[in-house]
Amino acid sequence: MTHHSSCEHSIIVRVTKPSTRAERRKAELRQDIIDTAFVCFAEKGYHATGIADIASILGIGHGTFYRYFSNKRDIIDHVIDDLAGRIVEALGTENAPDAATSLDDYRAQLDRIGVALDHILVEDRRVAQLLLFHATGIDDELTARLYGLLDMADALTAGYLSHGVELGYLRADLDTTNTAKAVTGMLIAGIVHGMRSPDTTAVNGLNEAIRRLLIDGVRKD
Amino acid sequence: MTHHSSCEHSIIVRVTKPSTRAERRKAELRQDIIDTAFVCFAEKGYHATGIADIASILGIGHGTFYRYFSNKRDIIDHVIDDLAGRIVEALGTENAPDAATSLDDYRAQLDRIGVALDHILVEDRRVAQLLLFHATGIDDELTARLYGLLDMADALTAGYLSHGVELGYLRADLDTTNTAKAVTGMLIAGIVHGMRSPDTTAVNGLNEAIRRLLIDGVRKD
Amino acid sequence: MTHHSSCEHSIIVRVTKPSTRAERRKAELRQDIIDTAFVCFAEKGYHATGIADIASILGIGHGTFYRYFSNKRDIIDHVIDDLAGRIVEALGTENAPDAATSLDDYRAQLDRIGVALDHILVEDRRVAQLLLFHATGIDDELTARLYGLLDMADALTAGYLSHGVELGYLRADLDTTNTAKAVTGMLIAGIVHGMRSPDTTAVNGLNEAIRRLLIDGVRKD
Amino acid sequence: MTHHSSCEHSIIVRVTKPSTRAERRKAELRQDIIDTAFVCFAEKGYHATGIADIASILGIGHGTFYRYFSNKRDIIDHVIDDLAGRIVEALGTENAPDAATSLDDYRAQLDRIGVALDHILVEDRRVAQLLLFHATGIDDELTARLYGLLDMADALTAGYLSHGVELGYLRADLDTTNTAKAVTGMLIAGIVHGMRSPDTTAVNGLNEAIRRLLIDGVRKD
DNA sequence: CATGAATGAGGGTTCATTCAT
DNA sequence: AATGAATGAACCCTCATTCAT
Repeated sequence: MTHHSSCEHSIIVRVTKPSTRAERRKAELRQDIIDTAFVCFAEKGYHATGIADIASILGIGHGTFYRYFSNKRDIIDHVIDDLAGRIVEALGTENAPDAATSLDDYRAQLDRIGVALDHILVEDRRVAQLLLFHATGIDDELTARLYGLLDMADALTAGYLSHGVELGYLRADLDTTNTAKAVTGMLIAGIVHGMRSPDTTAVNGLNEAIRRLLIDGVRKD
Repeated sequence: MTHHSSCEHSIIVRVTKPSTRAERRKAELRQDIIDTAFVCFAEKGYHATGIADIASILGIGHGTFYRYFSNKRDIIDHVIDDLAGRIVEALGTENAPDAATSLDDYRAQLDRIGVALDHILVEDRRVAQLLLFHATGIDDELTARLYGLLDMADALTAGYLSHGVELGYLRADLDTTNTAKAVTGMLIAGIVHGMRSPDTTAVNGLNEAIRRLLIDGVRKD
Repeated sequence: MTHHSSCEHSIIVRVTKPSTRAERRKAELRQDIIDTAFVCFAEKGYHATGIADIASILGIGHGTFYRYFSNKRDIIDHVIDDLAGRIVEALGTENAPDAATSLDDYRAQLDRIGVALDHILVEDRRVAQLLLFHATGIDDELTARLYGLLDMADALTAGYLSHGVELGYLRADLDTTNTAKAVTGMLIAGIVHGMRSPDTTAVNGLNEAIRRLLIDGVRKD
Repeated sequence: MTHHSSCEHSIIVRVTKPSTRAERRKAELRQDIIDTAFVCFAEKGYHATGIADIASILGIGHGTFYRYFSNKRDIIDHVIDDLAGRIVEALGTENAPDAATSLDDYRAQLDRIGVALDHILVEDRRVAQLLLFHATGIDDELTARLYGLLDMADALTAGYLSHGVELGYLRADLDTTNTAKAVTGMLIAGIVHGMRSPDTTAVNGLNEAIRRLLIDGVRKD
């Protein structure tokens, strides 16, 4: 992904920006390493992936790896950062928590967010696989980083909820912070089940149940 | 085997535990190994834990480990099994999904379950730490086992919901299966946050939010 | 196995031969261990055979082994000794090197020896397998013992040859000692080929070739 | 052995060996490992030799070993192959089975072969020690390989015999195949005795006895 | 700058041997 | 006397990391 296809309108550029070119190549390889590491970590797990695996997939010497990253431990940080960036970017446009002005708008927004999450987390199962299965428990520091991502998601959700409360289409006594945590939990449950069975109807059923539960609860009337 | 069998007021005892002393000691050590492995895996992670670590904590030679378990891989299975047993047992008494006959009963039951889960999962943070962080991604087979635990939780929750629908205090059109998955997700979110900050009031706030969301949703009226 | 369940027609026997009986049992088990060790060593090799293997085949605790033999190294000595005894015994009756009084007698004697060797070495391939494959290279001391067996065979053969020279049906200038070594080499070659392919006609062909070569050489006339 | 011998008169050499210096060094180390493993296996035996032993003799880290050979099991294959190559090479020049045209030529040829075998097998006792003592019984596959070497020797000898029969200086009714096996047995006996006592006159006596037995047999006239 | 050869700490596992029961 | 639980030395092998080329 994101190979940026190394644009070779070479000659002219080379004259004007000689060093930049090398730098660009470095940055490209750096990104390639991150991408490949992501794939390996997600598919085989952090511990089962060797530096040599990553290097040989890229066709580079494994010593080269250490020119771009100082550690095996180092790169997973960058993989996670990269991932976080991608997720934020994917949510980007419609993440404005003040976009919805009615309960119906809200429902629609939830749908859009669901679709966006599906896109990065379920469609490419590897993202969730890495975040939920293989990045856990490596390190206290990395765990803290994952918690940070969770907090981000919680905060985002809380923003939506607060907005709904302000606009009056959500309960006034809503504990937005804690409810947001609960909602995030449901979303992650959806992602996990989506990972297991990529069956669309099953996923849709769960998504619908989540939306319904979120808005109406389970109570009878 | 069955040495001496040291005739003790035989009949009654023999029914419950016909084991000799040696056998009992073996079983005890076996359980001690499981317990210690649980602690190590939960605190340091599966990969960071060596057989020698477990053995030296117990004060036994590391060769002894292999008299009780055939593998490093072998023992985590038993640790997980042991854990699953403990969880089931802890839920045991109040897990009857037909105990509640009204919405208020239901609320009370939710509280009790929450308390029980808290007891094993939050109070001893290591249980959740192992299940959610360190047991993931070791192995496809183990992952399947974890999914099995999740399914169990989902099924249990679905049972409660179905019962509520039957008795009429829950929505008749409730998609119990999928809703159960969402609910389990919320519960796990609660566990995760409980792990992070063992602050009782924070935990209680989240628990309350979950209950409220579950029953009433977020909608205004 | 062989627990004999301690048959207690005790009193009488115990009075007359109290120690002898126990001693006999000990000797029996001792021999059983040797026999089983022989089978294991021959079939799996010395290094691949564990003390526990031998013990479990016999149905005894592997600690018991050490009451009869001080070492793993110790027992192979006894296995080899036992084997040497069996071989000597098998050759026993017709091994008188002065039995033959003519070249025809000699031929017949060679046949008989061949049959006897076949019986212990080829028919039970394990004997040769142990001696030629699995007992070699364990130890300098054991190697010396094997060389001793070889010397014995050489000496035996040399005896036959000397007798033939004395009686005048073998060349007067025969270097009996060295020729005996060569002959033993041929015999062992026969045993090795017999081990590989237990095909009778093939073995007979080789045996015939050996006899012919021995007596007439390869020269034309 | 064969160290350095570094780049001489490049151009011509480059044709035969286009290898870079690094490649040559790799090949050299590889061969050094084989040679050292040969020495260790021959002197201490396969099981008593640790990878660390080989590595420390060479002054390399034991991890380096695994860059050149995948297994402990792997290297003995290469040691044996190397040995087989050396033996074939040593026999190479005079192994033409059609070189002899008379019985006297044949005798001379036998002498030359004996000398060649002596050179590699007796002079360096370790070759025979490895092949006959330490390489046996490691593995069914390796045993098969050793049998292959034996077959090779048998076939070679059979070639000589057939040639002699064709030229008419050996018995027309000679069973060349089986006789060859017997002859190989004698040769190996000679090697074994040469290993034990490197006394030249003793070895010569045995060699002479073998030649005499081979050609004339033991019969009186 | 890229490479990959070299390294050795570290870990899992086996098994001969001992000894309390 | 028999047992088998316990032991730990020993060994094979992996792989992250370094550094000379």
